[in-house]
Formats: sequence, structure tokens, C-alpha cells
Amino acid sequence: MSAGPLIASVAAVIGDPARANMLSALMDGRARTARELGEIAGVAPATASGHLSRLVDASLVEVRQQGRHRYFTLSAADVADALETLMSLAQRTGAMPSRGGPRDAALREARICYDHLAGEKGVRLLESLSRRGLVAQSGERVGPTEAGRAHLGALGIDLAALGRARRPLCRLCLDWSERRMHLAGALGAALLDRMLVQGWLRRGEGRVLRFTPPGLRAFEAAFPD
Amino acid sequence: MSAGPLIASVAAVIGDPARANMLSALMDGRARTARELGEIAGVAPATASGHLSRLVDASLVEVRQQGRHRYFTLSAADVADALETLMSLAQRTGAMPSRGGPRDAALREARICYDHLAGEKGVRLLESLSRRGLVAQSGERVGPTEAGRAHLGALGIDLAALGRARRPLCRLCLDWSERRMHLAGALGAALLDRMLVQGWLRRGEGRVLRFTPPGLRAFEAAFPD
DNA sequence: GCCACGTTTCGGTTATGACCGAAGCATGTC
DNA sequence: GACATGCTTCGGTCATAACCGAAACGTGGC
Repeated sequence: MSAGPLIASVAAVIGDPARANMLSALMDGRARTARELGEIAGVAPATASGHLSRLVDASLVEVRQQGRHRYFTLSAADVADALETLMSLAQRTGAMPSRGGPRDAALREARICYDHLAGEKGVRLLESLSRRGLVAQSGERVGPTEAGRAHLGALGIDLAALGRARRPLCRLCLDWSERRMHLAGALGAALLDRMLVQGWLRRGEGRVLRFTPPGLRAFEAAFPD
Repeated sequence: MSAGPLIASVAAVIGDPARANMLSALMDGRARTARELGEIAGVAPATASGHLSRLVDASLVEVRQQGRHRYFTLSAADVADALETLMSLAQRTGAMPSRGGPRDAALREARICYDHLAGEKGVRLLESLSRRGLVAQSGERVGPTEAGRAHLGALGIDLAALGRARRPLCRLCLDWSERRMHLAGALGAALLDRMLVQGWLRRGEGRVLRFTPPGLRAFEAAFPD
């Protein structure tokens, strides 16, 4: 099969622990310097440089120079998609040891996946919108319904502005911890941004997102079970 | 990030060309012997044996012995998911050279993804059902509506029997060639099986599915644009 | 201009993993 | 039982890739 070597080429890039650590760190949507990524990966700066060069060559990350610093970001959301899918597979196949602990629970509850909400709360968000007919699959893709446009507008989302961007409005992203879909795309990103601005939640360490008590109440009111 | 090495462990298994070729070959849902997979991968039997052992250890494939033959299959649909996601990523990042040709066109039109219909026709199937309100996201997951149950029943699908299995009825699977979702899960598999039994389409080489002229007309009537 | 710092390049080390042929074991056929 | 075939194991080869320290280059601050 001609697909084999091509799959292998991208998987091999991801398949090094240091590089996977770097990619995983970038899933929180933050830009990070080569130094930071080298520290995260636990390798020397020279080694980090080689790995980052490999990731850039593979178009999995992008780099922007600011003075002496080089900032790296994931090149697109589909890299995060692939990583979440691989995490899900690793979990199912037992490569991922079962671990409890607050860190894992926090990640499972709410975490950032590139630029949108993931985890239990991310899944809840999509399912609440969907169950109430505010978001539906409308032929070509998932999108807000008429009722949904009003509801999202009331939440402070400017759908007209989002619609003008080239980016797909809604995308479904397989959630690693929940094994169900959460909402990605421009709308997913806008919703997370809005929740951050409103103070419903704050960024925690790494990819953890933490709801404030009033923020959680507001979230549950906006996206009821 | 603790997720890094775990992602890497599964990606590294996929990241060898010979193993990726084997996995890709198994995406058509057929069981294959070690000899066949070695030939597909273009390596010696001894090497194939080592690779297959690695894939089994990683729980990406399962093996069943029948006399002197050992038959290998993908261990679950999520392996196919991961492979499709990686293919999609490889395409976007340019690791996959742009190639035309009848083989690629045939794969793009209709192919088997583990046990369900993928490609243009697979995407059309899901989008047709969804647009006509026959399948919808119903809170926890995508499933048939009341109207959909009747429609699918008329197509010869026994939804009651499918519902009794542990397997999720509907699952969304990101389609490599179309970059949109197609229908997986028990229903996706049942629909493909039904179409094969009805002679709407036949299996071609590898993962290619070929519609018969009457089958194509029936498909288009059942799943209109 | 000097120094500190971030980053990359260079040269070398070393472990690993894919490769193969040969041999051994198990199954199937006559 | 003899032979053929499928598959795995063993022992060896060799290319590669990750690793590091040192040096070089570029940017920023004083």
C-alpha cells in the first residue's frame, strides 16, 4: 500500500519521546521558545534545536523569530487532532498506564486542546448545544441552527465575524479523555476565548483549565445537561 | 508533559514504513497471514515476523492461528481512525505527494475503512442522512432519529439487533480523502454489509469499493444529495 | 564595545532497530 | 514417514538517529 510510508513518515516524527513532549506542550495553544521546549523535553539545547528543526521540516510546527527568541506553535489544529487520537489509542491499548491523581482529574475535567475547550466540559458543551438543537449537522458540516445563532449571540459570540474567516466554523474533535466529540473550529475557539474573558475559567498549569465557582455556575446555566 | 512518551510509544510503532504498510493493508477489514503481510511490506519473512510481533505487543493488531497460518487483523476501529487521521495530516503537511491516477480516484470515491464506507460516498451517506434529519446528534452521541429508524429499516437494517451489541451504534470517523466525517460504528458497518449483500457495490483491490451501475443508482436514491 | 544569553551548527559517541540468511519448530499433504 | 510450507528464533550486519559538549553566530542590554 502506497499509503504506508507516508503514514510512517509523519508518525515517525511524532514517535520520538522528546518531540512528542514538545508537541504535547504546544497543544495548549501557547507559543514557546526553543529553550522552553528543550527544558520540557529534558534535552540539551543542541538536541532540542535538532528536534525542532525536524518538526518544522515536517510542517507540524511553525516558528516565528522575535529578536534572539524563536517562538514555536503547532502549525494547525489537525496536529492537535492527531495527537488526541494517538492519546486515545495509547489509552485503549494500554500503552498509557492507568493513573489517578488531581492532575489527571483536572485535565479530564477541562483542558485546552489547541484553542478550544476539551475534556468533560468540552464534551458537555457540544452535547448540550446539540441536544437542544442549537447546533446541528446541516449537510456539509456541523453548524449553528437559527435558534443557536440567537443563543450564541446572547453569549457574546459574533457569528458574522467568525463566518467571514476562512476557518471552518465548527469542527468535531475527538476528545481523548472522554472518547467522544468536543467542539473545535472557529466557534469552539471563540467560546473558549469568551469564557476566559468573562472569567468563567482560568488557565492553569500546562493545559489545565480551571472554572471559578461563579464561572462554573454560569457554564452550567449556558450549557445545561 | 507526561503524555509525550505515551504518544510517542504508539506513534513509533506506526512510524516504520513496513509496519505502516501492514496496518494500512489491514484497514480493509480483511484478515491476512504473516506471509501476505510480509509480501505487502516488501520484507523477508523473518523481518515480517518481528514487525508483526511488535504490532501485537502494542495491541494494534490481533492474531489468530489456524493450522500453520496466522491471521492478523486490526485490533479495533480506533486503529483505523488513527491511521486515517495521520493520513489526513500527512496530506496537509505535504508529506503525501500529490498524485492523480485511477487508483487514487477509486480510493477517493469509495473505499473501505475497517468495516464501513469511506471516501466521497461515505461522506455523502452521512451527510444525506443528517441533512434529511434521519440521523442526528442526540445528546450523548450521534444516532438515528425516529424517522431515520423507519428509513433504515426500509433499507434492511435491523436496528434493534444492532442496538443490543455493546458496540456504539454510530461513530463519526474523519475521512482522509474528504477531510469530513463519514459514518462508522455498528450502523456504518451494517450499512456497508447490506450494500455488499444487495450487490450495490463490490470489493475491489485492496480497500477499493466499486459501485455497480444499478447499485450506484440505488445508493443515490437511498442517500440523495 | 563588551558581555550575557538564545540558538544553531559541528563533530563525535553510542544505542537501537531494521535488515537478512540460516536453522528450528509446527502443520499439512501424500 | 517424507516432504513441503508457514512461521519464528537466532546471530550477525549496518545504517541511522538521538545524544552531548564545544564553538560560532546573532540579538539585547548596559
